[in-house]
Amino acid sequence: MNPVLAHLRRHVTLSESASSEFYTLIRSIAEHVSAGHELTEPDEPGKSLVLVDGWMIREVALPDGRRQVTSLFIPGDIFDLNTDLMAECGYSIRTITDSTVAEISHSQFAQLTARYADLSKALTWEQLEQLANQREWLVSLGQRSALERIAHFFCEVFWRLRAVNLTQGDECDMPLTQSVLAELTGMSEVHLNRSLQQLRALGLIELRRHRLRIIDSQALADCGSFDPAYLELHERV
Amino acid sequence: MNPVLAHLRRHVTLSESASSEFYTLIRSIAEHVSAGHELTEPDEPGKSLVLVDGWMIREVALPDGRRQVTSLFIPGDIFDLNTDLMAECGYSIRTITDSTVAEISHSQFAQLTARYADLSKALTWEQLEQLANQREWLVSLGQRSALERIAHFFCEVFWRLRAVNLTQGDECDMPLTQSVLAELTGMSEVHLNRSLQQLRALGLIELRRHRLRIIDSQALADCGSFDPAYLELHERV
DNA sequence: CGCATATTTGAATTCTTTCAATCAACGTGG
DNA sequence: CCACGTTGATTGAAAGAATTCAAATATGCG
Repeated sequence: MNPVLAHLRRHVTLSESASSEFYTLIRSIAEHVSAGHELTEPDEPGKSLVLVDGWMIREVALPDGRRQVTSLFIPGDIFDLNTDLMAECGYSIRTITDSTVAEISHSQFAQLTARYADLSKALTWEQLEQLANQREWLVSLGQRSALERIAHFFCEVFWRLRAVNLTQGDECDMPLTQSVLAELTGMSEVHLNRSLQQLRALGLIELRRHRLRIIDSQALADCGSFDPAYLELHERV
Repeated sequence: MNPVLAHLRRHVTLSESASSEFYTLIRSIAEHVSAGHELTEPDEPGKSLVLVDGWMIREVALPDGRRQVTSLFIPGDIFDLNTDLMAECGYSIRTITDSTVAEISHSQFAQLTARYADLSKALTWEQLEQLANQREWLVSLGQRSALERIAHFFCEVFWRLRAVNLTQGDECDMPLTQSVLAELTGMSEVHLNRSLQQLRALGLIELRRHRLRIIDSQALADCGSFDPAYLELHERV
């Protein structure tokens, strides 16, 4: 199944009609964007996006040039709902790899969710999950050491990729450069490099040519105190 | 005007009927909770809350005891919409001061927003603003130094308090202990203390007896590279 | 007044950044 | 197909930032 629907169906059973109408709309709008391209700039309105294929990031720049990546998006992610209402968004959305993205307006979403309650619910879960994700990221930056942050990050990405069938055994793509990984985990490029080597030396991962292999997933999770609960929200009974 | 309505009206003009019905509901449900009390625990469902009076925080605990405060709530804040759908939330909500809080269920909100489009819109903005806030916090933790983080934090709080008329000239309450401030800004208590002293030595703030005075607001904003844009979202024309 | 909590201090250690340079990988044009 | 240039990855050494531990001081509350 394609990542977008696989993603939405993790929490909610989507009716055939809702799925197909949503997916048909996405496919009709989706456009290709090549790697390293900015879809949104800080002083522009935000865009509600559905990432059909590829990797993208959200990044915020400080006046002195420092930058922090605040979100990573992988195929299937639906994000920035409603942000097209804002006059300026304060961040950039940038493609990491060649990508296929659909931009959907607030009103288009409103029309769909008005007709399909299950889709509406799925989008609500999507938002809850992204909030939980942001929280966990905050905990990483605030409390975890450099090594722990990277370990945690790799666990999270692998887990998310697996949920949309983009892992192969204990491996997955990792198209992020060390420079981006550094901005993501809030550390210098040099220190990131050294921490990566430490993870390798500990026998937890293998990483080369933009390909990640998790050698000891339990040890990696322990290292980053990774608990997938925040990625697997459950409905209250 | 009371903080709840003042807060909602920053972005949207609320009709008299929507305001009064919402506020009457809130008041009828609101309960007093004394300082240092936990409203929500990590393994419980979340609660959608309206903070009528008092200060509260959201905090996440790591298995080894480290804790990160991921949100600060002041009077007027409406937060955790829809989180009552989740079986467990992964964080605690704790009162800092004696507070008055209303817990509103997903369905209660749904009924109100179905009848009042302006209220629905106001809540959407509320969510967008909190997302922007979380992003800015992430940037702080990831990129700013200890001194910058505190400076930025004080700017943010003062700005938010002023929006709901809870500042007096260049002063405001600051009921957070240094221990909480440390968990908030992701640094050790000792280092927080030293950074605070540095801010005082620079002549930027005065802080004693849980009362904050901003002596040089421009310098403080510069120090923390604080740009209030993320707190003052504008509607797209 | 006295206990409990909160703040402040010093000194040593550990973590992280910075700067500057080298090495490796990758794509392009000749 | 290989030289070359560009970008990404790695290394060393030194400086700087932040944490830890342990103790002292101050503050608030009953």
